[in-house]
Amino acid sequence: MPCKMFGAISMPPFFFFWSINSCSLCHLVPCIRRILCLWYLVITMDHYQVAMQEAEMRKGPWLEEEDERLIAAVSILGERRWDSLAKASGLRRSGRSCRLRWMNYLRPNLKHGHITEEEEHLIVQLHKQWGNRWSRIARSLPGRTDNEIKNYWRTHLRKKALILEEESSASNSRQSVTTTASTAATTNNSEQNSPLGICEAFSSLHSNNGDWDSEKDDYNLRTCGDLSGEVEKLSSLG
DNA sequence: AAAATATTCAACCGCGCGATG
DNA sequence: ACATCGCGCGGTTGAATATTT
Repeated sequence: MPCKMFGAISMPPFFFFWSINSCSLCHLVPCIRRILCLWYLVITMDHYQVAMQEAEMRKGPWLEEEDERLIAAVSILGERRWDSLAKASGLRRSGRSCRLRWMNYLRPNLKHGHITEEEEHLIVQLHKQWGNRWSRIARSLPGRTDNEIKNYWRTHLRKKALILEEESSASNSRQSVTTTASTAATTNNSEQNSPLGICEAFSSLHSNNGDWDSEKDDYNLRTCGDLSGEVEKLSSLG
């Protein structure tokens, strides 16, 4: 039996069960043969149905009708058990596909507009603080999804960050030539790598510097507060 | 105007983790 | 203790769109 079609279980051919007729277990043969053949048919039909369902699964962009159906399903069944929800709703989509569509597009209170400058500032700050932990960053931006922030970072901000990095490394190399002491260079590096240093550098590229300065201080305080909290937690753990 | 190239972003995929049986 | 399931996360893809040549 072709494994590709019927999943992981490799089945012997139907003929194998049918041919049991001529084996030495004579008095049991008719009964056993019937049971095995029946079992075979049930199992293969089950696998066949699963394979056909998977083959019929829809992928790609969602239609309006699918969205409406998903919204209705979630309103009845709630935001959980996505596989069951996908089946119950009659959508030819996987559970994870339904979840993704709901979380990133259909969920209420989502913002669908452009990322504002304030949001952009926050993303830069939080990315510096937490790195590529998009879901965590997204929790600080109400109405925005991790996917949206991730995409925005990759398309808009990563380039700026790279430019910043290049500029800072260039300025570092210039400074290391002019200053003789190596300690001076390390001081500068630590400044560049600190969240505040990056924010300052980013703000120099940004057109709206007025707002940025006030947020910068706020961010500095917030960051220190967060870190001190982490330190407290760690020290309490021993 | 058309082809080539770059950009955007919704959606998919693989992986890991926790809950459950 | 182990297998399975459901879910969330981050990385990647690819179609649609915009821009450049």
